[in-house]
Amino acid sequence: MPYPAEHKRETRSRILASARKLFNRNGMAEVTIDQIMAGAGLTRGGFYSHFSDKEELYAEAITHFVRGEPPGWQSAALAARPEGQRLARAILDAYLSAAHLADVEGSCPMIALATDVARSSGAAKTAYRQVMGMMAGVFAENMGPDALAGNDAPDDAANRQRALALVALCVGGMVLARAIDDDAVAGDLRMAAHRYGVALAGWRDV
Amino acid sequence: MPYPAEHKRETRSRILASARKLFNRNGMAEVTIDQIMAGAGLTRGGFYSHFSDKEELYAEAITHFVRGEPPGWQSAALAARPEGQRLARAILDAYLSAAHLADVEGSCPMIALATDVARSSGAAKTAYRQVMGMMAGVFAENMGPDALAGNDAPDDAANRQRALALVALCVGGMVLARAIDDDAVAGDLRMAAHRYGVALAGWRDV
DNA sequence: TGTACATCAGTGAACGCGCGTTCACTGATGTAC
DNA sequence: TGTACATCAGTGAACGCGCGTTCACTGATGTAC
Repeated sequence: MPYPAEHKRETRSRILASARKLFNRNGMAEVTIDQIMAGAGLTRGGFYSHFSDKEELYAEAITHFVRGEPPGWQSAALAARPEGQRLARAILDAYLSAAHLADVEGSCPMIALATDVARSSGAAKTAYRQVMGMMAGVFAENMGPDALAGNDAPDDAANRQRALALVALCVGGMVLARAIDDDAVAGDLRMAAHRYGVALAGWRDV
Repeated sequence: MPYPAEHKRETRSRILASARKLFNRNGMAEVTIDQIMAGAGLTRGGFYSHFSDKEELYAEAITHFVRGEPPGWQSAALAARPEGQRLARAILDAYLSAAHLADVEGSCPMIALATDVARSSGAAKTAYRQVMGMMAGVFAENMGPDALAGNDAPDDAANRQRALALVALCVGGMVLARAIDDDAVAGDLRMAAHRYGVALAGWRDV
């Protein structure tokens, strides 16, 4: 075996990491294979010994995102390994942080690739649903009292519904903030989403 | 004058309407001038007697959206000409309706073009901010009591913040629902956003 | 009223660039002896 | 240990298609007389 087995895997990872950055910044349709390979320190032709075509890269790139490789916005939040409501609150705080808003390349793909995925199909959509499901799941399992419904002990179905609304608030706040070219308004959006997210989840004292 | 003055204006409008549909469905980067002109019943070359280049069309198309031409998701909601909280509530209902979720081509551009605009600049972003500002404005001026803060008469600043969170919830709910390939989950997202949107705005009795 | 004319919206062939993809080749590596 | 060899990751020139843009032309229209 001329090269160590992991050599190719590592190169493939580098290509995916480069693709992730470029996709987050420019969208999937606007990125060329040349750019991706250059970002990984390679040349055009080598692409096809790792992927059969560009379409396959799309699916792989999204799946790669799901596993959180390489670590993006969430790494700092999870460094202290919080659990329960503290974990959920830490995710919310990190998601709607100024750092995440600014870090386009390392962004959550639900934000940066939302409409690209909406227009695609197959593996990309499946992976997207998984990311959404994971985030909603963590939120749903760690809901606080429901101040809007005036319900201190909501059942699982109600918590799942509230978790979905919370994910929508997080993603919507960030998607809008990224699309607004007025830093003050973008910041207001992000902070409003955060404040009412915390309130909606009943985490004011967490 | 060989053609009536309005003839060219009407053709230009047809091109923009065709562009709107195609942009909403496929994103700005994935649409060709051929497709746009064919959608308007014209051929390639004529494009350049209406726009100097494709870039100019992007800006014009978004501006066209702002004016709500042609009427899209909001037309049914506003047919009865409601005012005050009824107007705001009608917009929320229409925005998070099953019909709006299904009507990709006639969709609000804040949903369909969110990430495209985030990656662009100039006129597109300015127009986007205007749409966002209009929606947030209507919401802010017609807020109900704030159940989360336990405040029956919130001030303008608090209402604006709540309106921004509400817009984020609306856009986020729809963006996510469009990206999810499970109709049940997409519907849950949309309805969760609607339910907690109504609650957040304090419009339960409107 | 009817005919010749000027205008200009729209046509469609042509051009050239960029990008996805292919392929013959290079050269770095581990293995056999 | 050193040399020849096999493998295969990566190279880069080449190909061809599609798309944005240009341009000489067509033909529909309103105007002049």
